[in-house]
Amino acid sequence: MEHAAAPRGTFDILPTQARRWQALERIIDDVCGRFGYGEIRTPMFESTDVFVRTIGTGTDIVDKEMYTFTDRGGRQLTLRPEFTAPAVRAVLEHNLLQTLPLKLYYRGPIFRYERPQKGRYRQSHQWGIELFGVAGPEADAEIIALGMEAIEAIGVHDHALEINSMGCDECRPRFRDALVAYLRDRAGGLAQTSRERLARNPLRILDSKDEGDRRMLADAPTIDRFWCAACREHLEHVRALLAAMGIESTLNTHIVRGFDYYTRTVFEITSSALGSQNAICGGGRYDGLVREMGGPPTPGVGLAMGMERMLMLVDEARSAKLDGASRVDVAFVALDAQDVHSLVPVMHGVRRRGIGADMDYTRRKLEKQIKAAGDAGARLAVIVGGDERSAGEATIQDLQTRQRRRVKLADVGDAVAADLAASRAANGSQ
RNA sequence: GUGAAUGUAGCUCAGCUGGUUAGAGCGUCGGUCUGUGGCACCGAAGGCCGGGGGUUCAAGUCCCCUCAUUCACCCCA
Repeated sequence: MEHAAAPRGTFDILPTQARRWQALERIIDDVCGRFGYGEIRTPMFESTDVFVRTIGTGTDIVDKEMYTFTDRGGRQLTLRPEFTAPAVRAVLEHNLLQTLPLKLYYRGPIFRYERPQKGRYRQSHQWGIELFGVAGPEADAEIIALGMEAIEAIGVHDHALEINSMGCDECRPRFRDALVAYLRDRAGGLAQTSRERLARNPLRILDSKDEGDRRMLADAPTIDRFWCAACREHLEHVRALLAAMGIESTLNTHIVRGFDYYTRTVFEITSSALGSQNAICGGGRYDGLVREMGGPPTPGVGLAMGMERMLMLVDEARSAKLDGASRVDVAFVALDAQDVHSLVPVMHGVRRRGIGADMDYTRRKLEKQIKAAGDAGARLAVIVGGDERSAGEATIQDLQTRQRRRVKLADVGDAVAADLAASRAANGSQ
């Protein structure tokens, strides 16, 4: 293997796969548009500070997963490991909070230095949404409903929504104290990493997968017993709105999420079809984040979804929803240099009409070109060779019915347009 | 960062306890068939057997290192 390979944890998206990505991107654009969200595009890197301050030290992302570098001007920069902090930065920089509510969506690559495995990469792709300025539960419910709609839209039904509340500044500290007190007495039985978290970030112990930890957590205090009345009512209201939209949710008091900025609602959408990395979507409410980043106190809710994992689910579901049709409808077949010369302008005219057209410039035998055209999914072949050459005509062959007809070279554009329209009408009415 | 498995043709994989010129299927290209495809038959191209080092008369095969992939831990999209 003499030539270079893509860096670890990254991959190339080749044309056949790229069509699936394009289809997914269209669905995302469509769903977000229908819900009234406008796209925002931010740089792929930011000042390191943007992430450290918001995501929080003590989280895995900040402590060991960031791609951080110093540029030639001595600036500390980081390839974005998530979208929410950059989105808030941009919102503040451009004063978008003047007009609330503000609804944004985004999609693109993110970067995390992790050991790759199924559904986990160093460069992966996410899309997500943020809703600023709505403190009420309607916002949480809409965010979740949009996420579920996107998953349904790609033809996946095997998924589950789990939801929890992290409480607020009033009730969360009380829970944390109770949890720490409970675990401190039993620290000896905790897994190594959990023991370290006890001091730095105790809530993260809740989603430990260590069996001993889980047994211990089964009897530990749970946050639902500490929620203040307002937090409890908020969560119940969110779930009621979801239920009214036909969306089932399961309470899971162990969901804590990987970022420090969440308040109240947190949720994950998982699928058993994904293997060990079973989360397809995660999100929640972050009412303190905007102010922490130097803006006016502004409530916010959002979610992010992994695009690779969405595509994996589509594969599992064997859905045809993302398999687009061929772009090339007409194959031009020229048998010698003179024929190429007379057909190139004709093909150009067809392409400018908005019809997909291509020509095999290798000048292979007629039968090879016809076969390749059929394999590529073309509906029509336009052929010029010896017979047609002298007559100034072309043969148009329907590659499905094999019917042929001769037309003047000047009429080829109108003829293929008409044939394609007729063919579409016939297929559409079946 | 930890553990395990796997790296042979474009793809999927054979290659037994080390033994001549490394194989198959699919795909590609060509021919049978000077101008009409999907079938059939015939043929060809394409491999420093992931990379490096070692053991041996001899390494795709055994050992070490390294890189990559996959799965799991961790964590999450």
